Amino acid sequence: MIALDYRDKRPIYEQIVEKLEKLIVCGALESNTRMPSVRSLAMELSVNPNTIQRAYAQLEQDGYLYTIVGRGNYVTCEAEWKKGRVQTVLKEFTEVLTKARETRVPRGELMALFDRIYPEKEGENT
Amino acid sequence: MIALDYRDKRPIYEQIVEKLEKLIVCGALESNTRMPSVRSLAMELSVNPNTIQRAYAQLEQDGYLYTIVGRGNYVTCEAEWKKGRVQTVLKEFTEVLTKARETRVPRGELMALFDRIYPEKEGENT
DNA sequence: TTGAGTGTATTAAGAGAATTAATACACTTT
DNA sequence: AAAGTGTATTAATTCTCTTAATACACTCAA
Repeated sequence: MIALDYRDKRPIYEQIVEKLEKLIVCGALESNTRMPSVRSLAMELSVNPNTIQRAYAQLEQDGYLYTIVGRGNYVTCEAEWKKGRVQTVLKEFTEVLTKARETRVPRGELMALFDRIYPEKEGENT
Repeated sequence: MIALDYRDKRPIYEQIVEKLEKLIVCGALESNTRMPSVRSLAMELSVNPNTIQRAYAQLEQDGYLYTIVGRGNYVTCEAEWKKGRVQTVLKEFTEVLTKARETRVPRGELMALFDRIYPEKEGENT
């Protein structure tokens, strides 16, 4: 299902989270698909079950999985995890904007950046 | 000049950076004021000189201090450190906005947040 | 009901980065 | 030249993060 890179400095669970997230986002793992069990994936990757558990917990936190105790982990429906992604970004956006206001950054400078990065196109959805 | 809190989990140098930054931002330490020497402040706080050195280096990095080797550390002029603060925020703003675009967050949602947090007032400077 | 499967919680060991310290060097001024 | 200043290097230490070991709790099917 996935392969680990031991030259990678980052922790194992983080690599797993990243790869599974990609699989979900790109559609390779469809909604309500059952994920491999904590133990089986741990076996497959030659890793401690807790490491997988941690990765799954993170993915659940991020809205990509849901858990049924005693049964397994499942992929959240697409609309839901997409909503989660948007909300995460909106929260970050709010924080930066608040900080900008406190720093008295002129509104115009922000507007200029906004228009440059997010150009307004004709006939675009909301 | 400042006091340390040993119950605080954060590293000492970070506490020092934060407190000195506040003193500069609030105007208690004026532009071109000479800071205490690395050794004297270390003595005063019963801390290793390298710890102070590190704090000063950070403050220099952030644009609050400038150094003259053999002479001492001095507070940057106000216009300059203010400019640094603004640029830091603008960079963060750019990053979040780029991420938002990648996530396909609708432009309208960002605009709405923007207008709410940064209300446009009549007769305001740029 | 029991056994094999599942996720969960707790505790501890290990590794590695971050922090701080010790010490020597280089520059400026008097 | 001496006393004060910042700087660089190296090492010891602390501490968080990561991973592992192990026991517990729930679900389902035989």
